Amino acid sequence: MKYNFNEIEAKWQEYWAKNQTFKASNTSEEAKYYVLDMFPYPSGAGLHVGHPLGYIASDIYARYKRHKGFNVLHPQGYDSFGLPAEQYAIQTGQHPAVTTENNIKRYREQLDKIGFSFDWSREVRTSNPDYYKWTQWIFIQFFESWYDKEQDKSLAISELEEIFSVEGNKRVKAACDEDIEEFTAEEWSTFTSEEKQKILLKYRLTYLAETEVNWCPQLGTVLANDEIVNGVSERGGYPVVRKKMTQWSMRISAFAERLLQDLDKIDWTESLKESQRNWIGKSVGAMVEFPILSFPKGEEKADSEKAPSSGAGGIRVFTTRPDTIFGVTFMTLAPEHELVQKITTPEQKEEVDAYIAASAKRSERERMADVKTISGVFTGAYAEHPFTKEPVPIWIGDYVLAGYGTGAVMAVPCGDQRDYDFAKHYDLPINNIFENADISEEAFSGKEGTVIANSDFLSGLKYKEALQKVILELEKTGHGYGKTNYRLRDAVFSRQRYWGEPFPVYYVKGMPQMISAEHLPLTLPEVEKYLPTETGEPPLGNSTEWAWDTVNNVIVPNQEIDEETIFRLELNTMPGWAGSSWYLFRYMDPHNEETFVSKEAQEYWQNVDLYIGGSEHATGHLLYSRFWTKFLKDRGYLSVEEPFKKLINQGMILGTSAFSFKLGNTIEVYDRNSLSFQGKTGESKSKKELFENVTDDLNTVKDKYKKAFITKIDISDKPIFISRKNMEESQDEPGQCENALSHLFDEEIQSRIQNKEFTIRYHPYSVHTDVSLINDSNQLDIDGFKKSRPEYYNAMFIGEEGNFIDGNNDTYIVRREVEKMSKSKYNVVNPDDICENYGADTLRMYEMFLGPLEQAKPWNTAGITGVHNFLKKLWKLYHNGEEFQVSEEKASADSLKTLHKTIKKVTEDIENFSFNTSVSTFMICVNELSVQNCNQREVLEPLAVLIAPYAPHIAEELWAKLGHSDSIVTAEYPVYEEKFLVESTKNYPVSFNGKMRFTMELPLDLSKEEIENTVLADERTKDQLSGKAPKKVIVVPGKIVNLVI
RNA sequence: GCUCGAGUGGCGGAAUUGGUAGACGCGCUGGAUUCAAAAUCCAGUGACUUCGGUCGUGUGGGUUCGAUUCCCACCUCGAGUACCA
Repeated sequence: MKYNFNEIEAKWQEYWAKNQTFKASNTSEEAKYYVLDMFPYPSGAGLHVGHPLGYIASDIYARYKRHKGFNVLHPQGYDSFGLPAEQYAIQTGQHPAVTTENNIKRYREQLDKIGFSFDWSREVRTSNPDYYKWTQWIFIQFFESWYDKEQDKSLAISELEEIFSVEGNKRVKAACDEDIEEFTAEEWSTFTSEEKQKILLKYRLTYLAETEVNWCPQLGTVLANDEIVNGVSERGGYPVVRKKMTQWSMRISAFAERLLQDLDKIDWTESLKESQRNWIGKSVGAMVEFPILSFPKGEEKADSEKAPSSGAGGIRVFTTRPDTIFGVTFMTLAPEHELVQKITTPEQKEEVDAYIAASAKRSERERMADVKTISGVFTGAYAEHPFTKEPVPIWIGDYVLAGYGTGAVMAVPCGDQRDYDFAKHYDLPINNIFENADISEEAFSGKEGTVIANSDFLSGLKYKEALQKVILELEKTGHGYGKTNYRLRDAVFSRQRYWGEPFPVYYVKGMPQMISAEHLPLTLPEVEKYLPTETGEPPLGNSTEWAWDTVNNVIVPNQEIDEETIFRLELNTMPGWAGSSWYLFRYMDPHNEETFVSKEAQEYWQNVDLYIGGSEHATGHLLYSRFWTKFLKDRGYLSVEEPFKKLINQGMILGTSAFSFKLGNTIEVYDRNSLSFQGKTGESKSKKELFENVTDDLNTVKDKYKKAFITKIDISDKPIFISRKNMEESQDEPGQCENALSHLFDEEIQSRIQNKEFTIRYHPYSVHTDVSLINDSNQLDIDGFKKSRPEYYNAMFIGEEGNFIDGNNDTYIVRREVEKMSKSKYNVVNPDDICENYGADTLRMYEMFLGPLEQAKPWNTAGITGVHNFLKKLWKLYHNGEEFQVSEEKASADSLKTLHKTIKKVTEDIENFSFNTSVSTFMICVNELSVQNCNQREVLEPLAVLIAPYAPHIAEELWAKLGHSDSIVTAEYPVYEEKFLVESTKNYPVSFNGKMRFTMELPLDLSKEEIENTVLADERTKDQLSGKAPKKVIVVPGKIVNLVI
């Protein structure tokens, strides 16, 4: 009977859906296990073979845990708010909800075809009002909270009001805005409610503040730091500029230390923890204040001419090296620093203003790209050194960032390379304060063991001692104090977009008010256009019904706004990471209308035991999610401190893009290996030879491939990139196809493409090149092939690397590039095609077989036949020709040994997430059982269970044929028994000077001496020794024998 | 620049409390079967070789009876991060 995978898979997928096989219960006596995938954003492009990799791994683990008797929660859902659907809406006018719905449908179809054991009854969608109701609710909780640094915990804002009314704010140690003035309880009681609200806002864990944000004009929105890559937006690659705007922010910085410390408690990869550590960026040092001198000593001028001195009393700097304070020879402020205007002397004003204007014009990106150019201006002002009381000149320079620390540095050129370069460039003094350090060429940055010199009371002290002493001294004299600084900034939480969660906020006299929780969700209004309004308001400003009636608690038309009972609602929406920060908890209790997750459900499921997803979320989702979990724990809504106990990053599956070049000159060589046609003989050359022979041309082509492509491509004869089907306009990024290719063409061709004179098409790599390229006279016949199989002809050029000569003696060179799979690169392989041609079980096992889960690896459809053949072989074990047949007799010792060896290895592999090696183990097992002609139930039944997590469809089918009426999912996992593997002999490798020469089969119960004697008595040993006595004989029983000559 | 990770056949990759390097699969070669192909099955497949062997896990050293595995130095590639004071 044939292995009819299409039929089997459809049958069991239907069975699982109908019987709700994977529905998890919240009340169970069994131990729980929570396996979660990062839920996908449902893009218009659908899934490619790279997406399911992590899902397959987690699915195998979930199914394995079920066999092991765990109550497994393995849900799936959609992160369905986001930019692409909105961009598409802007371009086409289609409502994002509609496209999102369609995309989800398509995703679901694709996912179902792969046979995942998701509990779909728990599906969540972040864009669903039933879901974002709770996202809004959590936002309100943030608003109603403040952070007490003494308890290191978030508390209710009402407790803070309580404290204020009793003792004012003097003793409150809160994570809050820095510009808060002290007040007493009496003063608090005299404040108007408005003034109180204003003050409280500075303490809330989500707050409204004018902050400098990353503004992306093309996307029309602000972006968080982790949404910017290399100074451009992660999505779309548009420039980002700094801009001051009033925005909602989340006070994540309050949690910096906990987020850092708790990394030690979770089982994540070291590299991921490391990137979070870098992102949090803790540095320990001191805050030092340098008083401002209006003018240097001895240059006193009349009062009227004095530069205004700063009200703040001085320049505050943060430094990690306060021990080098005697090496300070100047100070540098960021051009944006607020003191700059106040301290600049009239003589320097013009120059300073010009510099500020110039650096403001430079985009973030330019500033980053241009690290080497040293620039700065003297302000004319001086500060006073806190210890020497010497005047220190104050400069401004754009190597100092406004956003880090205080936006000012004390420059120690002898110890910091940037200060050193700056000092050299502007001819500022460099004082050496290190013993035995050469600073003639560069700064000295040593720490441990360094001895400080020329530094008054610090001289002669080592780095660590000096550090302690100087901080003590600073605190004593009131010039500074020890301080820990974090790079982690508060997260901007507003987006000027339509397709996101609306804030449950309305404004009364400019002060934000929360809509009370019982009136949630505040649903997204309809708008005519998804673009910003003409006055520059976010898209929600286009809605004519976006006002809040505080009497009836309903949304009402804007014209009813009276600022008495009816107020304007917030126009911003929440960022993409809002919904994804807490979704793991919603799966535990997805239909609860009373709360975001019930206490019972959360306490049963706790948190995620195993989380699988991409490492690109290292500093975004994974950090925010930890932040929200800690917050909700503080406020008593959760019992766990961390969302994800163990995390695995699956590596990316890379696609292959190819470039073809047609050259005018002829290269008389082709590589038949690279064309996977078979049968006829042809000239065969190794890749190495091939590359050697065409070195010159290749180098030319590689260096100038764009040019070669442009000059040689014959566009009238159809473009090189051709497909079986027309390029579908990508829903995410229309026009993407042309854009992606445009750099390959010259202007004339580009314009012709734009005029639609040519259609550019693409082809996925997954075509089977099963047609011969060789004609009857044993010649490479590209023209003939092209005519008979145009679709394969082009696929060949896209998919295969090599050199080709056609009938006109024109040579084509095809080179591949391995890169991220993406629709815009035309290198996408669709899992549906694989399921159609080979089956889901083959796809699942092949993806696992490709290599270690965490490693990036290129996709190559060619290798899939190996796995497919393995499944056919497995099927054959249970069949005798056409008939299903298993024997009830006892299995042979060999077969039992094979089985138990497999149980042992596969179980170990699953526990270690080494899925690639377990697939080989299955192959070895089936190969051995085939040779043994094993068809006993005693072996084949446990084998079916063993493989069920990997290839669930075939396992179910075989399980049913074995006579079971219930699903294999309920079957117990086979138990490994040592007794079947006990060996009596060992095939010892016998080495001479560490080199293995031959092997000897010896009983395992021999003593060391017996082994040694037997080996020495052997003829082959005597040959090796050629009469001499060995200097030494090493015998490791059960392992090896080594003789030293 | 800094941090982390990795370098093994034609390819994807196995093997590390130090103990037979290259499991398993792809590709390739030869054979069986076939009118022919596909599919399937069998055998072979690291390099060199005077068929005795010799060399071989990025490079150069070291420790050891024995090193892909441990130590030192270097090279290359990948990922993250970047004027962080």
